[in-house]
Amino acid sequence: MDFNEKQIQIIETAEILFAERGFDGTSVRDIADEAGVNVAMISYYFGSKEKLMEALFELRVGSVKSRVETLIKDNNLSPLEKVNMLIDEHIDRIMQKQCFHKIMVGVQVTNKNPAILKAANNVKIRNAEVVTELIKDGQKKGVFKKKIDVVLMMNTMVGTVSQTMMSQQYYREFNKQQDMTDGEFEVILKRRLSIHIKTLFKAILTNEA
Amino acid sequence: MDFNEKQIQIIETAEILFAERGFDGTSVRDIADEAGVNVAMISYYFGSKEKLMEALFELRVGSVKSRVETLIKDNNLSPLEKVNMLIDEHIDRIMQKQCFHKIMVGVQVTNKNPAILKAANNVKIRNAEVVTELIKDGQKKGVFKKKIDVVLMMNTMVGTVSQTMMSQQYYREFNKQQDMTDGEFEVILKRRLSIHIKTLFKAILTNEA
DNA sequence: AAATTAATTAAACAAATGTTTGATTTTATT
DNA sequence: AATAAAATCAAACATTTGTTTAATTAATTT
Repeated sequence: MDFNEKQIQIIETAEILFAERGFDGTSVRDIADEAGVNVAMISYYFGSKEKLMEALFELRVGSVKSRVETLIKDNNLSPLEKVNMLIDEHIDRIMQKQCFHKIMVGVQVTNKNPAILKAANNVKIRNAEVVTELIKDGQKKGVFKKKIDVVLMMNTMVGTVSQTMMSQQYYREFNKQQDMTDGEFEVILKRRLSIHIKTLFKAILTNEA
Repeated sequence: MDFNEKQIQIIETAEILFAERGFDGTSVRDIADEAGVNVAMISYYFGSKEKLMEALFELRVGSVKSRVETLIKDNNLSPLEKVNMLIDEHIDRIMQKQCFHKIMVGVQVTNKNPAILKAANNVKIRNAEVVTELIKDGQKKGVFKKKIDVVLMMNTMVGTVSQTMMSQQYYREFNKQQDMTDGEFEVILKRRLSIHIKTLFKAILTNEA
């Protein structure tokens, strides 16, 4: 399914509102008003509010054939380099689509719609498989430790990024960086996050200090 | 404010429903039915649904004078031992109050009620101050590194635990531990989480491998 | 240009929402 | 035992909810 301009306009307004008010906290009239269309257009184009949410997921994760899966096969890169790229890839994706990520968190907590829950889980499972493969390769080459809990490791990456994104306002205050522009701060934040998580992963994966 | 039996009964039912359906996804009738009381009792006791939520927060974080703050002052413990206790304390608290934690996550995402948001933030700020103090002490004693990003470190702890709790079902499947009882699995999970995060913190804080 | 399809609209719909009312029962106090 | 206060209830309240209808306008096709 591909969406026309008006549909995308509606989906993207819904994305913003769902992110900051939650699915149940957002009425179809809120969305229609904000998008500048008639309320009936939502039923007309998507069938229901629930299906609008599904359309949002289709738009955001449907096409993602994950750049990660391709870069994994690059033989010029060492396992550790690949892991590091994975980390940066993840940070970029979350920071670029913050609204959608918030919605994903909401879905994970209050799991109502099974179709959406499945879509969210699929991404996770596919990701875990790719990473497991990557880890095994590193172990075979002798650069990674033998005993590694892949899920906990991934939880640390996902959890740290999520937690940091969700409370970046607080991070900014704590480090007294109010004077920066939003763009400047985001660059700094992403770099620090990247270094931080790479350090953690090195500790998990390798034997060096 | 202290609550009578019936009030606590209502609050705890609300906690469960808010956790699994979200605040806006739960109606006062849902709560009343589940708690076995008349709908009017919620307005009667709490004034409104919103204030019921505030009462829940009062019950759950109002009294917490945080065992952490006291253990910090114990001079028989090394800084690293204290950090490790902090980690276990956190894991225990989240795993014991999973429902409330889910609600906290929801509040953090869709920040509507300012009173509740403030309550949630206060816990975080107080925690960060205590930890910063603890880190400084370790640095003074020469056991911790000089440059440490306390906020990112805390985000890793909070984020990893949160992510792991939220997807423990998935963790269980991935590691093929369906045969265990819930209790057994939780013990294992907590122990692994503890070891995992302590390893990470050691890497962040100290210079050893 | 006529006919057909698509897009848009205001209004209406029933169901669900949070809250209040006013009466009744239960409990506590005098 | 009489009185006052607290607790409980079914019913009603006004909004808000997601969705549909039926009519009108715009765009496309024949």
